Amino acid sequence: MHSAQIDQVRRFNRTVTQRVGVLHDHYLGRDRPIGEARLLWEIGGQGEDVRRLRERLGLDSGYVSRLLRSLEADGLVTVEPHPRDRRVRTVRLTDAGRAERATLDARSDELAGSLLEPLNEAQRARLVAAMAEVDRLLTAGTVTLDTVDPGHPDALYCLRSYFTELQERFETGFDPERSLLPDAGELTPPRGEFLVARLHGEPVGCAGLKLPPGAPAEIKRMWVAPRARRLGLGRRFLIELEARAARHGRTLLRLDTNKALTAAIGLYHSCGFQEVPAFNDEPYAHHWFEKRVTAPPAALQE
Amino acid sequence: MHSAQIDQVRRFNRTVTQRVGVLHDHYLGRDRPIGEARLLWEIGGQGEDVRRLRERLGLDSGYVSRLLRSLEADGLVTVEPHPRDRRVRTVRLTDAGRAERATLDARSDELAGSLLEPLNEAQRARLVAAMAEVDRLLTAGTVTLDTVDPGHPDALYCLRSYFTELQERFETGFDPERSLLPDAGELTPPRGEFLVARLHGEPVGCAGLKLPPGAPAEIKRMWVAPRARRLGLGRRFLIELEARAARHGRTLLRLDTNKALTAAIGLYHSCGFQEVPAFNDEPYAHHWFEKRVTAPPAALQE
DNA sequence: CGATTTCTCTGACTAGAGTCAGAGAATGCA
DNA sequence: TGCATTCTCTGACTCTAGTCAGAGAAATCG
Repeated sequence: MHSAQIDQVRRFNRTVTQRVGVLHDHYLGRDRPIGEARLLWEIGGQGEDVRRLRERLGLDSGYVSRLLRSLEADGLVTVEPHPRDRRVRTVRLTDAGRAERATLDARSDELAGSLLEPLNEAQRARLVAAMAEVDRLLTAGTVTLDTVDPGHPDALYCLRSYFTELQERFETGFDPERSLLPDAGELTPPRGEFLVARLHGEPVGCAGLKLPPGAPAEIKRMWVAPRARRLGLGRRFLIELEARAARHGRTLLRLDTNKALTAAIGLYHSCGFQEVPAFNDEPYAHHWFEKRVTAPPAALQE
Repeated sequence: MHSAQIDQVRRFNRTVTQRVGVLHDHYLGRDRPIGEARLLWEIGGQGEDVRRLRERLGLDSGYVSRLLRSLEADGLVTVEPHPRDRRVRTVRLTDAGRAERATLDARSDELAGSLLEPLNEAQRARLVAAMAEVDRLLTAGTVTLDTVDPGHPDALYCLRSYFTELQERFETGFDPERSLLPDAGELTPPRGEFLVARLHGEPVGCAGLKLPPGAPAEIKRMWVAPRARRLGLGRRFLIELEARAARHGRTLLRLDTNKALTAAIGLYHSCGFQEVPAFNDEPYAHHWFEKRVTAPPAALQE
């Protein structure tokens, strides 16, 4: 990390927090404390359980309760017990609450507009593009890769999404029964590993590593949620799995894929995988890849 | 302004304020309230008058006084009367204060580093580049163009800087006496106009428009401070002056320039100026430009 | 069925970040 | 010289944004 990079990041932080901060106070902190405004926003159109609000905003239960009393006193929300579990209480916006939320929304738009407003067309386009890039990369930096059991709810969510997507994208559809998929035991230590990527705690991708004794390691079930694409997550999975395979003493890593998954095929090429003849008879595979892996020298691990 | 742009800006605001905000609290709000930290930072290595601190941070005088008492009690600053005006008090960092400021500085670096840390080399480079672009364009959006009298201190500052720069950049040096410079009266209404660009209230550029009766309008003394370059300010000056010339009923706008000012020459070309034969005998000019101007249709003025 | 846990709420506090209204000293201006 | 102004400081407040320690109701577990 160069100090010129650090300096630029600091300049960015200063400019953005100043500019956005001032406007934020001006547009959004107008007639309601921002704690209340945030809560009002999070309740959403459908209503929400108090405990989930607390969780999402990371606030103390007493504090949330007090904020809700205040919103209730202003006639913006109603709080009633949850029908199935009467300990839990559900918050719902009243019509007045919905109107208030709509003005908050409009103010957010105004705030955004006021950043673009002084610029000409070309500058606006460049600013928005650069913001998208910053947004993407900062988000990418918060995605965590965790080893989990393939039976974990987050893993199951990813696998189900993965299968659904394969069914939609494969010309022939996809039937898990017909595929040479590993059973769960093959993706838990010592026979393998399973990784889940999470963004703000929500699962947004998975990848499995098979470590069959006496055979090359193999990547299975790699998937990235649509909303987490373009964050370099596929590449991160591959690098992580390569390192793990190497740590288990494997020198060859393999995978197979379907011709419909063009982005994945591009990724494999760009990550140094070589296309090779079929090494299995997976019915849904059209391409087979392999890569020699070695434990990276310590200096590059960082 | 498209709603897709607005949405992207809002997403950016959310991501950045969250990510940077959390880290900000973690790194900088550690052992000192951020009000004190900001003040400590603004005092700087040289010491500073209380009134200027107040001005720069936009704080209440009572509040600043209390913050200073607190910093003083911690042995971080000393406050003593200004030698020439004993109403004013000057704050100076003690050695302990300087040390504290250095740790704040280090923490800012850490904060910046922690944004880059989870990314790989290529991603870091892209993030930093995108941040620089956002920084530049947000800054550009806060630059104001104001009509001022050429005798105003900000105007004089710009003109002096302009002449100094010409002296350095012209092969032959530059002597204002030899040049066909307009006198100040030619740049005040009704014979002309003079604009100063300001960033956070500080002058960062100027441009003059001569409106000689019965002759084409002419641009003179256009200058942008080094720290405000690459913000599209030159183009903004030209557009603004074109509009003003048109509003005064002129249809032709002229200017001359020196061959050393290559960036300016590029700008004139790209803004639609055509190079023409010399229309004056300004000794320092090598290129002469003109452009037909018309009042822009209302739809484009926005 | 009783003990434990979960969920929400209330009351009592705290710290930070300011605001506002003078008071007192020094300086500037007519 | 005297009056107004400038500058800083103090005291007395306010509002946000929390935290912490229970209490009471409902649900769950063994």
